[in-house]
Amino acid sequence: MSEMSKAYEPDLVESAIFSMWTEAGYFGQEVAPGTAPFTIVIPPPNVTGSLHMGHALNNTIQDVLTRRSRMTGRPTRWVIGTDHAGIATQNKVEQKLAAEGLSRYDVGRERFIELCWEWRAEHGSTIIGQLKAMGCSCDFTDEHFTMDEPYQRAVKRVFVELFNEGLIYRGKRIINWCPRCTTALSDIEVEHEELDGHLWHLRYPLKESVAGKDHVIVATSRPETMLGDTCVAVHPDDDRYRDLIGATVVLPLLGREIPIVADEYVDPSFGTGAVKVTPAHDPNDFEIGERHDCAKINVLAADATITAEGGPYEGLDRYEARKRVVADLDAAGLLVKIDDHVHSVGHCYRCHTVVEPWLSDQWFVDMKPIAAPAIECVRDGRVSFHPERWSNVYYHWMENIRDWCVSRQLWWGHQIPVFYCDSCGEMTASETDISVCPKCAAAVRQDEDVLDTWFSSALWPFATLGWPDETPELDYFYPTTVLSTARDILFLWVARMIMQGLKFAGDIPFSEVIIHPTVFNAEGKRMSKSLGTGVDPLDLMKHYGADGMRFGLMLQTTGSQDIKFAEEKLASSRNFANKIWNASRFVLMNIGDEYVPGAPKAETVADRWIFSRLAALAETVDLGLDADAARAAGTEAFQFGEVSRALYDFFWNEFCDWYIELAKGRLAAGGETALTAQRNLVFVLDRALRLLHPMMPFITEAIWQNLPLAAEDKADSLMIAAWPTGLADLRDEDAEASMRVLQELVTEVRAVRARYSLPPKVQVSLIVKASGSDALLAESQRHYLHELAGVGDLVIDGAAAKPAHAAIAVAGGMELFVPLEGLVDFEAERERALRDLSKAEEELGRLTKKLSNEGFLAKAAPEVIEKDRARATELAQQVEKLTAQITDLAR
RNA sequence: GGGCGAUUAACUCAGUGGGAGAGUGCUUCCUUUACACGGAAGAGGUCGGGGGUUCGAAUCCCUCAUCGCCCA
Repeated sequence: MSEMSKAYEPDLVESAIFSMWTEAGYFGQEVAPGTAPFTIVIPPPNVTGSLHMGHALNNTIQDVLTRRSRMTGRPTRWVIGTDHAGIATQNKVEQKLAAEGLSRYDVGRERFIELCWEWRAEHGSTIIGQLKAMGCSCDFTDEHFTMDEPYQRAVKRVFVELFNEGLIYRGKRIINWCPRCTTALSDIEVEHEELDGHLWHLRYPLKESVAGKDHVIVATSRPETMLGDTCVAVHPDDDRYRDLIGATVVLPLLGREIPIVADEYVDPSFGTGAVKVTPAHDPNDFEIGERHDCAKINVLAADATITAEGGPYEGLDRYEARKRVVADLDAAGLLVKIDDHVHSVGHCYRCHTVVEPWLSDQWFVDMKPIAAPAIECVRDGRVSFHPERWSNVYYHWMENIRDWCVSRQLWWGHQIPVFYCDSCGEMTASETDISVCPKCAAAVRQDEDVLDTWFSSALWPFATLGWPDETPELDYFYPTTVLSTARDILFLWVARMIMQGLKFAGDIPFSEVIIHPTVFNAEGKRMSKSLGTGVDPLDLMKHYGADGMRFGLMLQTTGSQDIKFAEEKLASSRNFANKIWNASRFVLMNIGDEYVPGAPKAETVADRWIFSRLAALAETVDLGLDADAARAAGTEAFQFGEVSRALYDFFWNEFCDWYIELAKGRLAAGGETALTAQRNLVFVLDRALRLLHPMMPFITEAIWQNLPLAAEDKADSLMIAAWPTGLADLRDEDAEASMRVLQELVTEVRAVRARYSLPPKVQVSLIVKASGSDALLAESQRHYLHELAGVGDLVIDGAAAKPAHAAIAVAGGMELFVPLEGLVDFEAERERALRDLSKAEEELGRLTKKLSNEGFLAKAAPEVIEKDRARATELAQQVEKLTAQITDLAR
């Protein structure tokens, strides 16, 4: 494999490898009875969308889990598809029409829906292609869409069953209205934002004076709504207004006579303590209006202009109307004052237009009965959130759940399957389209609204598996295993999937819910394509490779709820990929054509050490990626940051920095020695590539294809090769301890070399003053010191004396002398030794104090005390030796 | 108003009861046939403030401050 390029070039390998996987058909998964499957359904990306950083992170997480599971041999399926995204898609098509000077009304509903399908056919697979570029191993052979015909049947079935059970109802309520999208929104589709506004104090004259008062002053943040006022409310216990209750106010500008009512809702400390009540334009006012039987006058049209109810203001936009109303009140002397006021304003989550609370006929789902079992399945542990704290957020929302407005005034979506008979007034919900009334046989018309997109995507975990049909896929793959998503759709989606899954598929939709961190930009602000504050994952992949981007994201995925995106992590991941590439290149270059694959053999301390470290790595990776393993061990599951760091540290700091360096001499020795070294290198590299594969699928596959493996380790592709197991027996504490001593010895000698700027080729002599086990250990590492620290002559002697001109160091309990005739700067050596001495003395002092503390000795764990004693003994030796050396240098 | 999260090296972050860590950046040296997307050696931190629990606190508890998110 000497033809491997000197640096890893992702673009040369990624697409070829992805094609290879696709052609081999590794992504699909058939029903395999008898074995428990691992299933993930992708949170369906919006069909109008393109990949953003949230997707990149979330889909890396899902792919890591999917790939690992597949390698363990478990039947694994990652279900893929997109969401029809009612508002977003409709917006896209309307924009296209607008470019031709048309509106949807010009083309009509039927044609408009055709155009939506055309748009989807043309643009709807953008994000699927981007997932492929990332290396996602979804089952692309089985793509779903929330408007597919079978999916439509599922949606109708759910609606009709809920309707027939009385859990769906139609009513005139205050809902959130987006005047730009001209549709209702549910409560959680509204984003609240604190904005600087004003509080206008308005004088409302009384029809007749009461107790010497001829007016009441109300305070409002939305003066234009006064056109729809139908009463004024005060608190019943408010002494300021008690005598006005029951009086009549003449509404300014319109002259309507409205009553003053007493209502507990009013907060006497806010504003003037008297509030204008507009039942058609505020949910709280609606409640007050209901209690006092006030009229509900709708002064806003669907496009947020004033209706005929607004008299002279008819046709004005809501903000223009505000200006005019305020100006007219001022002119009439009825504007008392204007205070600054910060208030919370709702915005449409799709287009960010300010929404209007608006009275209209809508469909609602009665959530409380459905919510109860969904709360229970989290309480009893059938569904777990990761991190666990999100379950509290879930409980809080579910326990205070409100009815869900599911009708949308759109054309693109699942049209509500309710049919009205204008003849007898019957309302029929039907899964199949009907044209005549089942009661009176007159013609019926279907409700014109469509359902909230989230209503249909809540069915995703079972509708994608064939529900309502009883398919083998549904039986086998449901409930799914893991759902990974961002926290902002916990309510929009996760909670509703749990509710619908329990109600209609008869079981939880998934057992593990991963709420991953939100990716913010480097300034900690939300990324936004429109504001240009986003980072494009496709650009990142160009710079760092798909693996570099994936690994860089995994490094940043910790338990924290936010990620301030650090591009440096991607750069270091790209470098890591290059390191993997070159280490592998080294291994492959050092394997001759005559190499015979064979079992690894722990021949040296280094072998035992790297095998032990590999075993430790495998354990960390398993605990971090396998929820069942983590649960059994009592550790937190889904530790992507920890797993990626462990992989990085093992491969770079242990395998490359030490093991490969230590192997070089053995490779050069030839014969059996070299063969064993080769087999061990191949073994460790192979297992490391397997462990790395879920996070870095492309580079690991590219290298692994070239590894000369024994038959039992071979496979057509790394993505279906066996996940490493049974490594735990390779743990070896003795080897790890020996290696630590070696590393310290080498580091100390290198430090001497650095201090005197000795060129790499110049060998140094080393005298190690050590006896007993220390001496044996040093002796056994003779050739390592030669290879790693450039040590030529090595003397190990318990009675060695320091030569006159020597650099000095202390490693563990050993004293080191490096004779450097004519080179040694005695003063520099002394200064350094003094520095080391003061550090050692300081630490020793702290330990001595600790070890003479009665409380510590009585209460601390024995192994902690033992460890501290051992450390104190070592430090005492160091202090002694450094002191002697300093004295010596002073002579 | 209620809840959650964050505050550790210049920057981005790990570490969640017993010797303060990583990546990037910085300093010095090195182009030695795996890798300069590299190697070696270094410098750099009263772990946001205060109080408490404990033999022992970055870690647990209380409190304050600052920032962010969610809910009302």
